[in-house]
Amino acid sequence: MTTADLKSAGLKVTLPRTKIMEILEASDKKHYSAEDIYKHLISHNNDIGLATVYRVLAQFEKAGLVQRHNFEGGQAVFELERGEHHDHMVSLKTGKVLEFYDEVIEKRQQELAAEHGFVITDHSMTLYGHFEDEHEH
Amino acid sequence: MTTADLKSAGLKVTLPRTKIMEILEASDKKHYSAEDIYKHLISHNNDIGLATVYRVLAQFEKAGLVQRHNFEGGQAVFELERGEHHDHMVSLKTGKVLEFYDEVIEKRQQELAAEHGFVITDHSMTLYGHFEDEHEH
DNA sequence: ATGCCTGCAAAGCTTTTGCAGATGC
DNA sequence: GCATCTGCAAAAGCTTTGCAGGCAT
Repeated sequence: MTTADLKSAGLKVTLPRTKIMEILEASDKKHYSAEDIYKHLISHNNDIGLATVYRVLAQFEKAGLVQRHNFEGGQAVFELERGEHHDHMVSLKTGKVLEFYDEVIEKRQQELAAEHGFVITDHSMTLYGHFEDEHEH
Repeated sequence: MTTADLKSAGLKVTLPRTKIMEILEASDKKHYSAEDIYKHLISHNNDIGLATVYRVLAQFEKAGLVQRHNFEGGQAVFELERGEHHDHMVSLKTGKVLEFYDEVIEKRQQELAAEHGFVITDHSMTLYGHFEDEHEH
């Protein structure tokens, strides 16, 4: 994701947009709520408004640069679109997110949709639970 | 779902609870938002507050009598727990919901979770799109 | 009788929007 | 220079909560 992506989406290259882009590209964490990003920006001395964070994320989503996930728990989380579809396992204990992809499931989804005359434009599959190595709070 | 279910959940048998129970049991529609239920009650001359609807639904959920789904679009929807797990196809055009169940997918989910040391307590799988016989607005 | 319930209104949270000034191109 | 963008504050939408009176048992 580069400034060129912004331009081709008709978006001007501004500080808030590039900063948010950088955060989403960080390799340590991949799923951020708008609030997460806002706090990250503030703690790094980038005085960017929360409203701007929401606006930028919505624009990025519209441009296909990020994906929005509505996991349980109220806040939506955003993730960089890397072109590789995947689903999620979300720990309800720690919030940890693991991505996975399974050919068998993807294929069955298409088959089942076809059987019911349904055209899939999008899908979400999220497993909630916890990892075996996570201990009780 | 009967008044006995309410009692064993430690809930008193009251008018709001039985009315909401009846609505959820209606065979024509299975997925209701709190607002849907509220409007239904009002239009049938049951002056029950929206807050009560939310409270009752939360209690039913806690008692395992209903399931809450967070589909796209802000509002949560509630569905009677009939003991048969299933997933959903949701039309983004009409809001129509189709339930389905697939053994292959369920099995793969368990296998994948096991591979990653993950214990599933719950999962949601929702396909978004539209049905072939639905026409453009 | 008493403890659980309900309605109303108010508050809480996340997200969106209006507006005036600031900034990218 | 001009359109787009941003920050702030206000508003909006969904859901929860406090409280005083009402109801089930």
